[in-house]
Amino acid sequence: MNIYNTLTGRKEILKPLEPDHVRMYVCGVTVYDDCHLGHARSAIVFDVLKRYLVHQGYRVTYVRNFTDIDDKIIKRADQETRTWTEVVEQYIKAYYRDMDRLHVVIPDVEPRATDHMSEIIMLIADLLEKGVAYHVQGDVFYEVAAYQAYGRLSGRKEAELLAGARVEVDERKKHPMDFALWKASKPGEPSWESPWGKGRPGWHIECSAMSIRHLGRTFDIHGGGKDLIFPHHENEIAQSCSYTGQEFAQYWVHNGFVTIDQEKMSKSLGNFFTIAEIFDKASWKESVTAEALRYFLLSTHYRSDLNFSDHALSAAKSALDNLYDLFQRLEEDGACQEVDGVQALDAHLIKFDRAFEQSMDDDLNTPKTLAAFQRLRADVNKLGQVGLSKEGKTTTLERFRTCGKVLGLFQLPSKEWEFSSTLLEGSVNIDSSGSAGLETGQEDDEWIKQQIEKRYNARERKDFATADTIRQELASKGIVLEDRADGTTRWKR
RNA sequence: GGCGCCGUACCCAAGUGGCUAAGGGAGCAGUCUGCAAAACUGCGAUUCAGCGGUUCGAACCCGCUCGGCGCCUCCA
Repeated sequence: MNIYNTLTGRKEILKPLEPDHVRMYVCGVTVYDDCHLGHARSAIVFDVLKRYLVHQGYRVTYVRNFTDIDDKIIKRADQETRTWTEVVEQYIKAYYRDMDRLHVVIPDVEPRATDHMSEIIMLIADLLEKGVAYHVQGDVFYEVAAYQAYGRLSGRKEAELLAGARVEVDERKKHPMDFALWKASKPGEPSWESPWGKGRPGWHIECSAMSIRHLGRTFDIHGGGKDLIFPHHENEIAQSCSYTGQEFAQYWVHNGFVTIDQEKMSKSLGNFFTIAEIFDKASWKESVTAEALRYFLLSTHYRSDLNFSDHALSAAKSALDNLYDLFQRLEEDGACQEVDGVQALDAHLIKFDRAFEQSMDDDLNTPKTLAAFQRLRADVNKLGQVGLSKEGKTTTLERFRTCGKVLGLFQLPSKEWEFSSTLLEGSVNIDSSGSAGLETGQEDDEWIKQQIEKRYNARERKDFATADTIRQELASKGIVLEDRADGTTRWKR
């Protein structure tokens, strides 16, 4: 497959160092707060990348870290007068809850910074020994001037990197861009013993230590949000390459932001939605919300920013409604005669397979992949008008499910899908004997169910006047009824 | 100030030198339906922010202008 490499600024053919094995490291989260949609996007992008690589037949070792020691964590703990470890445990748990709801695959390794102190210290000691870092009063800084290629990822030249325009420069640094490898701790702060006194690691060094430990000195893919390109990833490259004397990651992959009103979603702007919040606010059940969110996030190419809104989410939901509607019809034995168009169907499936592969190979062009699914939906629907054999239906559904799985989509039992454009929704199944049943979520639901039963009985008697009155009455309350081929009535509002 | 990204129909969004500018949402009309809904069919950008240039040929390349955003500070 082709993948865009930030390091070279172009799409490149992915050639893992070991032919059948892809090793990738993705910067995870700092666990000091609930994660928001932006974090979800990053998680889902790399989730899909992993799934696709596996689909391609690669063995994939996927490492995603937790930053579990950091100024923000300490600050949070202070504010809430509890220990930093309590903060960490709470938000790791919350992170798992969110990832689980989003059906994000669990990485193969999820290292924590604090479990790698000996590696971190060893790495810093080596950098000091090599003379590319210096020790000042318990702090250790990496000397950017020592690394010739500094700036190659972000495309910044050293002369341009005149810091101080926006930050106060630590006087003890030799150069404003030098960054901390080790920070001396103040009394009362969490600390680890080191040759330079008690302290904690700087932010960048942990990722070098953990990626090298779990993936080796040079590995294939290093990913994260594009806000990490500078300085985080630039610094990782400098320190890692200084340490190993060899290339760090071959391919650097960065996802775009989630925006609100075209502005980056961020803690500091306060314009963010946490994942938990979105699940709470959505009127659909969790699995449906998760799928709508995923569809929405994948409907824009991963490198572009994408703007979140209720409208955008419900557009994604509507697109999925059409797909799940087809899935239901494919599962029903229903009215279709066995006319078939085996050849026509095969042609469509072959066309789809090619489109799927091509779009995914092209730098994970998921919007194009979704278009391919929609195209297949339309083609199959057309054939369905004529009639599809049982076998054809099964094959088609299979294809949606197996290829959809690569995107983490279309895995819900089709009966569990909720068809509604907004608000809440339910469905009442009335079988031929007229008995009805399904869960209620709303006090109104029981009444609606009764109306549907009354209407059903009226229709049995061919009393269409009464049936229509009931339909209209419900319609006036914004409730739409759909009589389905299998004799059930579905409603939505 | 430095570096970079983006501007495609009512909305979202592919396409980045050459067949009719994908796909989705919303909308309108028709087929189907006892009536509906769903599905299907048809309609919808002579045009890709604007202006110049390169080219036989540009939404795609170059330049300028306008507009939006991002990184340079913790950030997915």
